[in-house]
Amino acid sequence: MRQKKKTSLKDIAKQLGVSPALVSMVLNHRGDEKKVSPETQKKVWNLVKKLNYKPNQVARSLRLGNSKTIGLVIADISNIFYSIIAKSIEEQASANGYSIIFMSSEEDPQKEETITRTLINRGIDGLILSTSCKDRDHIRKLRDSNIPFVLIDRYIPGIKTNYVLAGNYQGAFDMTEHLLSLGYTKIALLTVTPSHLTTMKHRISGYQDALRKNGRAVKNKLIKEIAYNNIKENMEKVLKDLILTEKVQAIFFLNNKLTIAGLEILKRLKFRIPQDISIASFDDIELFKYSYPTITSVSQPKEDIGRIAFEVLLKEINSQDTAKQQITLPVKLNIRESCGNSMKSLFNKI
Amino acid sequence: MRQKKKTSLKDIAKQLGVSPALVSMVLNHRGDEKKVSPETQKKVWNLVKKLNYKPNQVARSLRLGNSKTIGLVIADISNIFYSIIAKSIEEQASANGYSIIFMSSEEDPQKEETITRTLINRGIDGLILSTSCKDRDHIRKLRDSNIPFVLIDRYIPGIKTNYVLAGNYQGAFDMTEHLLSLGYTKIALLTVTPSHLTTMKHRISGYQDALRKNGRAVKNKLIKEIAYNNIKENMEKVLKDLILTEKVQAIFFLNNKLTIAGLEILKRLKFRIPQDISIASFDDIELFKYSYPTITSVSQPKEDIGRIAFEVLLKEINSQDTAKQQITLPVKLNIRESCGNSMKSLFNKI
DNA sequence: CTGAAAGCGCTTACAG
DNA sequence: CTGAAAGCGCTTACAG
Repeated sequence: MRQKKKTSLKDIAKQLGVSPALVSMVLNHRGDEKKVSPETQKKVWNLVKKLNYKPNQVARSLRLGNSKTIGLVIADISNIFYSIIAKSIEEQASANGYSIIFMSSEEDPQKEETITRTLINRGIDGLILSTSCKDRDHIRKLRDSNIPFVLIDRYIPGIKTNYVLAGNYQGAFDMTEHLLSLGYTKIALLTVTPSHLTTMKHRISGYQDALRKNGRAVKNKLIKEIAYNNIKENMEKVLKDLILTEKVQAIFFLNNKLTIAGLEILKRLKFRIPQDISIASFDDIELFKYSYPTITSVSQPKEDIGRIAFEVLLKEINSQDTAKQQITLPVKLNIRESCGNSMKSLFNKI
Repeated sequence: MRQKKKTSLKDIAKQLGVSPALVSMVLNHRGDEKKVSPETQKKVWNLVKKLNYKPNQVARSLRLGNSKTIGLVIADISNIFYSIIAKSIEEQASANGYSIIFMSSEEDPQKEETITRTLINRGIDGLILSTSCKDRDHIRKLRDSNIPFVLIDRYIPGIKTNYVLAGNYQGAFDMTEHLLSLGYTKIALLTVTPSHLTTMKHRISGYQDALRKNGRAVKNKLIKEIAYNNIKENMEKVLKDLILTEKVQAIFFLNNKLTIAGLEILKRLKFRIPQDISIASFDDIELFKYSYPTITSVSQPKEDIGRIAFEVLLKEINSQDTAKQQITLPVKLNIRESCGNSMKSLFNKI
C-alpha cells in the first residue's frame, strides 16, 4: 500500500503473450542478436513506453552482480574542496550511467572502515576514497577485497593503488619561493594533524626544500600543527605566538580550513593583511579572489581530480586490467594582494 | 575473478549444519522469537564474526522491498548551501542506517525528472528534493507514485507535500527594514531567474512589504533579475546601472552566488563597501564573517533544514501516516560592516 | 526447536 | 524465432 505495485517484466510479457526472457532480451538491445522478429521488438518497446516501464535496478544488480553505483568516501562533503570534487565525479558518473553514494568519514579511520564495508555490502562497483587512515591495513584489505578503487588527494606510500592528487610538494615549494622572493625571511607554516597525511607531508617538504635551496635554515618552531577537530580553539594562541613572539613576516596556511580560521582570528586581533602580516593559502576558494585583500593561494585542479578519478575507476571496473595508475596533477600559484607586492610593503612595516 | 566470492548465508548454514533460514532469523535478532536455542544462536554469531560475514544488501532489498537508501536531488552539490544540508542529512541518515545517493539537477526541470526516476528505479525508500520545477506536474507525479518525499528550500504552492525551508519572507523583510533603519532610501534587490522559485518570490515579497510598511514606494527598476546560468556575465552591467544610473545606496543580493559574484565585480570596478555602496546578502557563508569588510547577511539554518527534512522523511517511511508536514524555520539577521553603521556613513558618501 | 519451499524481479544458458 | 528453467542471496510463511 505504501508503494503502488510497479509494472514488471512479467506484466509486459503477459500482456504481450510472450515470455519474460524475450522482453528482457529486447530491452537490453539484444533482440537482434537473439533474432527476435522486428515486429515483436516493436511491440515490446511500444508497451514499455506506454506503461512507462523501467527495469528494477535492484533485481538487475542481484542478478548481474553489478549495481552501476560507486561509493565516495570523503572526510566532509561540506568542505568546498570535497564538494567540488564530488560534483565533478557525479557529472562523469551520471554521463556514464552511474550513481554516487557518498559517506563522510570525518577524518576518522575507524569510521572510514565501517563506511567502506557498508558501501561494499550495498553492492557498489567501485570506490573513490580520500583516506584518513594512518596505517596501511585498511587500504591493503581493500586491495585484497578486489573491489576497484581510486584514492584521491591522499595516498598510502608503499601500497600500489590507483590515485589521483595534486602536486602538493610543488605547490608548497613554489609558494615558499614566491614568499622568499618578496623578501620575507621568517615564513611560518601552519599544518593540521593528523600529520601522517601525505598531502601535509608533501607540502611541508616543499616548504622546507624551498627554504634550503635558497640558503635559509628550516626552523621547526615556525612550523605549527593544529588538531583538525579544533582548529578554531588553537588558532589564536598559535597566531599570537608566531606574530608577536617569533615575529614572522608571512604565514603559509596549508589548507583552506586553516586559512579561513586564520582570517577570522587575524581580523579579531586586528592584524592587518598584508601590512602587519602576509598570508598565503594552500587550496584556493572562490572568495579569495574577491576579498579585501585578495588572498594569494595555491589552487588545486579539483574538477580534474574528480573527473580523472572517475575515469580511472571506470577503466578498472570495465577491464580485468590491474595496472594501477598514479596521477599527480599540476597546481597553480595565484599571486594576489595578501602578501604585499614588493620590498616596499616589507619596509612599510618597520 | 574481479570480486572474490563473498561468504553468503548458505555458506554459514552449511558450515554449521543448519538451514539458511535459521541463520537469517538469528542475524535479524529474531532467534528468540523463533525459539532458536541460545547455543545455536551463539554458534551462528561466532562464525559470522569469524568469517566477517555481512549480508548482501542488494538481495535484502529485493526481498524486503526496501533499500535503506534515500535519494537527494539538489541543484548543485558544490554550492555550499546544499553541501551543508547534504552533510546534515547524511549525518542523520547514517545514524539511522540509511545511505544517501545524491544527484544534481543543475536547476533543469527536465533533468530533475529523469534523475528522480533513476533514483526510484534504484529502489530508494524516500527522496529529499530541492525542486526547480515550475509546474506542478512533476511533483504531482511524485506524490501519485506514493514514494515518500520531502521538499527542501522550495515548495510548490497548491500541492500538499512535506516541506522544510527557511523563513524567506521574514528574512528579506527584516533585512530591508534594517537597511531602511540605516537611512537608506534607494535599496536595490538582486534576484535570479528562474524566478518562479518560491524562495525568490517570498524574498521579493518580504522586501516589497517592508518598503511599503515604512511608507516607501516599490520601484520595479530597482529589482533586477539575473539568469542563474550566467550570473557573472550579467552582473557588471546590472551593478553599473544600479550604482551609477539609479544611484542606489544599498544592494540586497538574494542568494550567496549573487553576493559572491557581486563582490567580484564591485572589487573590479573599484567600488568601496560600504563607502560607495552598501551590500547585504541573503544566505550567509562562513567567510562573510571574516572578510574585509564583513558582510551583513541573513543566515538560514542549513543544518536544521537537513536534519528535520530527514526526520520528516523517516517518519513517513516508517508509518502509513500520510499527514504532510510543512515546516518553516526561523532565519537570523547578521549585522556586520558591509552596510555601514549609521547615517554618518551615508553622509560620508556625498 | 528446525528445515524445505517459495518468491522478490531480473538475466542467461539451454532446449526446441 | 521463442519459452521453460535456474539462479543471484536473501526472508518468511508454512510445515513438522
